[in-house]
Amino acid sequence: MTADTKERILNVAERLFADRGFPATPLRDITNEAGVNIASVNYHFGSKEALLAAVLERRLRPVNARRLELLDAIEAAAGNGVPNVEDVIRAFLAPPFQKRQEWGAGGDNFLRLLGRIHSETNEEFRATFFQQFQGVFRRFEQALQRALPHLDATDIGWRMLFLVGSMALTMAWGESFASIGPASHKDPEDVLESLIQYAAAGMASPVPIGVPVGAAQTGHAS
Amino acid sequence: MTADTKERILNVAERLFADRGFPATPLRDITNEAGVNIASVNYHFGSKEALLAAVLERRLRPVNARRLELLDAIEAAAGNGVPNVEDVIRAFLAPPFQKRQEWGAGGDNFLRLLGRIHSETNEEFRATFFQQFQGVFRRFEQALQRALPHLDATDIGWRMLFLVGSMALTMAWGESFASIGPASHKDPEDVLESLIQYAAAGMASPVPIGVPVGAAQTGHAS
DNA sequence: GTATGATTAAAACAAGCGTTGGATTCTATA
DNA sequence: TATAGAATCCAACGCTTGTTTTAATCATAC
Repeated sequence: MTADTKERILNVAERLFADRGFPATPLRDITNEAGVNIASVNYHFGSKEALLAAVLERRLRPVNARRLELLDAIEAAAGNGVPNVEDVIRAFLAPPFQKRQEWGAGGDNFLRLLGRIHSETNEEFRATFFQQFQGVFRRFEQALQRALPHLDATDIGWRMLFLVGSMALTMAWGESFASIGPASHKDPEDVLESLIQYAAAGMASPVPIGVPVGAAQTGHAS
Repeated sequence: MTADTKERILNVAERLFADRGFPATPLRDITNEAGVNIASVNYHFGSKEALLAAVLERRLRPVNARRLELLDAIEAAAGNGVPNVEDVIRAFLAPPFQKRQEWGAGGDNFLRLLGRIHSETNEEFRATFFQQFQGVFRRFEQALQRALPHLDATDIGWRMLFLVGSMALTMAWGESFASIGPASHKDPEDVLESLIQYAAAGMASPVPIGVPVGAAQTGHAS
């Protein structure tokens, strides 16, 4: 019935979009695997694009809600004081990885998909995705500005971009990187801790002072 | 003539692949814009896939060569000592951004494309791309192991993944992030310095000790 | 000028693709 | 039970796509 049909489409779409990318995943592959008719996609979702948006939204909404919930708690605890950098970063990075545990196989698919989407340079995609993301990004930017008052807003913004990059690639590749061999094996919870530690250290690092002489020479030698 | 035809195809492909992604870029768009015939792609490159490989290789080869050159110099200077973490990271991160200056508009396109490709989860893509990349990755992994002898290889590997994530998203989004407004404007050289600083701090940060109690509680509450 | 191979062009193939319109079936309600 | 709306199905549309085949043109050497 209806709820089942939609759910099946969403689940299969999530996996195939994650594995192959949106443009390279024909709707017929999705519907064949979900055991539904091709016309169901347009009936229930309106278009292939809208299906992608629905796939993303059903997971991003609780993830972002959780992020904001955690951030609210941190800010409430800090009162007029300075929120802890690592706590803020944890509030941002932890929810997708923790929700993934909750969601089972779908969670893995979602992480891979979300990791890919972050690097999407196509304007249309970006507009859709960014819309769901930018409010949260701003909130965390502001919290980090409070946590790191010596950094200017530009530096915070860029460092958040770097942080999001780490998160995205870990989402996209983390599962397969971990399965290369024993040398790269690491429990998901440990991976998350490493990521948080790494990002917090980078975020809190001193601001570079100008362009070092070494780098200038390298540039000129090219 | 031949060299001109190939060059034009490569340049247009680079840009369109960067803007829209490989699967979403029809060959006819490339050839129309390059002013050549559709059959030229198969004649000169063999297939669409091979065109992508050629687009990537012509830029990655000098980038990776430069990386290894810089790393060799750092290791030679260090002799039996410990190479400097930031220097090693700079040797890895700087070449694509510096080559981009050299290459003009094509360099920007290439960065965007390379940034996207890093998040590609499709197995076929990854195999092709990874082949061109993994030797370099290994070399830098080893250099960082020397630079940070207290870290085990697994941690180094994961931190490199985080570092590559930051680099990739900066490549993919850096140009447009910088142009959002005055609040995010930053000279490309300063962005690179910030990225290096951020990554070096994260790379050299202490290893997290187990799973903190706070995170465990958060996980259970979900 | 001629022959040969390289390169480009034109036309087509075979398949795929998202969407659509109308028909049919299903479901809930009075 | 009848009805109306929801949901699914089927067939097709109109187009796009990477690749292929053959012909035409170009470039070079003799």
